[in-house]
Amino acid sequence: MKKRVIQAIKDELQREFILEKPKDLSFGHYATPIAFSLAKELKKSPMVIAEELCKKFENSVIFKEVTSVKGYINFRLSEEFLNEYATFAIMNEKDFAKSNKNESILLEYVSANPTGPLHIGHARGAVLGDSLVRIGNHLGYKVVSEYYVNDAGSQMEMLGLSIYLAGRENVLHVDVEWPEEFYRGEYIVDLAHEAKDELGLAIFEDEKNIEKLSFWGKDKMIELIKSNLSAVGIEFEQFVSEKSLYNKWDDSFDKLQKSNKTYKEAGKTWIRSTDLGDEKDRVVIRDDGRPTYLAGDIIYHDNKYQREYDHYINIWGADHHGYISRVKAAINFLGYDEKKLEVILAQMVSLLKAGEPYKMSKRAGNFILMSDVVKDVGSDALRFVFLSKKSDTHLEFDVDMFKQEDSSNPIFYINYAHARINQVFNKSGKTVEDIKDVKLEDLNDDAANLLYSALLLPEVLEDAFESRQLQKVTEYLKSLSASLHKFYNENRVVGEVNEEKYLKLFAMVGVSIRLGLHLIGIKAKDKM
RNA sequence: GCGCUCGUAGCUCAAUUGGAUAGAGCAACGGACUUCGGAUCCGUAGGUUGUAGGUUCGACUCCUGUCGAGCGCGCCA
Repeated sequence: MKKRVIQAIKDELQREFILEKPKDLSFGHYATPIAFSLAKELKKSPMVIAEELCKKFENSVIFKEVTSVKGYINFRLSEEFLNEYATFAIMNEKDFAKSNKNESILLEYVSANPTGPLHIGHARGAVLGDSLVRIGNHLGYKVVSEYYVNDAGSQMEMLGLSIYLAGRENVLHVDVEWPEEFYRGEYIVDLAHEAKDELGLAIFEDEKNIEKLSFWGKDKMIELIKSNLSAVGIEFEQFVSEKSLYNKWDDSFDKLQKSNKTYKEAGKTWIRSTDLGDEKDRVVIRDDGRPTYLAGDIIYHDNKYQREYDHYINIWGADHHGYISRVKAAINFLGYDEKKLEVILAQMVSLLKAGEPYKMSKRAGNFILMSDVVKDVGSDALRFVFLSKKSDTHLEFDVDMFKQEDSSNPIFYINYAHARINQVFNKSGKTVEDIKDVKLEDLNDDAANLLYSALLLPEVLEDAFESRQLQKVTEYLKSLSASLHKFYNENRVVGEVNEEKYLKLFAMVGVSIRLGLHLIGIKAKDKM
């Protein structure tokens, strides 16, 4: 819809302009402040310019009315135009709001270490990433989701050791001492019992088995993480193992060296990341010859870029923000365009329960499992609330609030609007097929505004996706639902003169609510 | 100390990315049930956008200072 409006205006004005939505719908559907920027150039007042420009649209097909107010030019769409869009959307729900963005995107997210279950802090990035995948693909981008599995390094050893110790303590009932940095928490004890069943009791009797336990535990943890994710409707297309990449280190290192941005000092190999704004140069090979963690990320991003996507997105926890500049520097040194990589930071989440703050440490046993919250409040509410806030703001909420089934729970409010639409159709005894050809014309202001709101979904999705700010989608769904509830309270439908028109209007609202929810991973309810 | 992110109604958050009178929900108070579901709707109240400057036709948005909060500052991952 917006595209055709832009084209129509461009045809007349013959120049670039900003198109926005007026604060108040009574001004019109779209507006442009172009007269302000032309004022200097033409040495005339914005109001005069706006008046003149309005005249150009007198014979427009898609605009019913073009007016100037205080220098703004306001456009009102014609009913034929809006009706045409609504009819298409109702009859082709799956194709509504589709677009043809021809860009491939590799989206890496979650990538939590396979050393334990996902906790609530992971949920934010997970929900954001998955929704970006859904919306992006609907808009025609080719978005591929990927999980980077950190299955190398000392943490794997630590996992093996932790299971081993837990087994000695809880299965063999031997006294053990727990070093501070070991993984604790019940899942480790559960794992130890499982290991006993699958691998036999003897596994805990010899320290030589620790490595075996670590491999075994890693696979178990990946399974666990996958099931945590699937409980909120998330599935990854690809998993990439860090460990499996290390045999490519020589290739990546060769590329790095060609950049002349590496040097040796004190027996270590460094990259000159300060040349690209990093705080300090970084070691990539230790003096004992072992590559650092950064080396793993260098190989991984080399690997990503070799797969030749148009764009790369990483969603990281905000505590990794200091890492961005060194990775970008490395990508540049590998000979790639680091600007193709975009890092989205998901800020910390603080959970409250009865005013009591939870601390989210993975090592202490004191973290909140994502699966517990899902069990408690449901996937839909979790997804909706996490998407409702900009990802870069600190989010705080009380778990108890999710449990309420009234308008304080937005997902409930939206579902209710959707269910109402369904209910009205049931009462009328009519189907979508019966009303699809009705013309939406001579509508009162409330109906016309509701129709227009429902047709905004495509541009909301595009805007939200392109700015990576999915709270725009949840805001939109809340506001569309509010409009529906308001309209419902003020206008009767069944048995009235306008019944068929309003049914079609409701059907359109239903399409946008249903599709909007679907694209953030929530299934709309037909009945409460 | 340095860096990143943030600061908007009592609380949780929006604000078309520099545009028209800064908006929702919760909490408070007052209204609407001969009803297509009142799980809803309407109204009242609540603001010097942390603070001081600057940039311009125009600033919550951009720049500088300052105060406050969170995070980061291994050759851990």
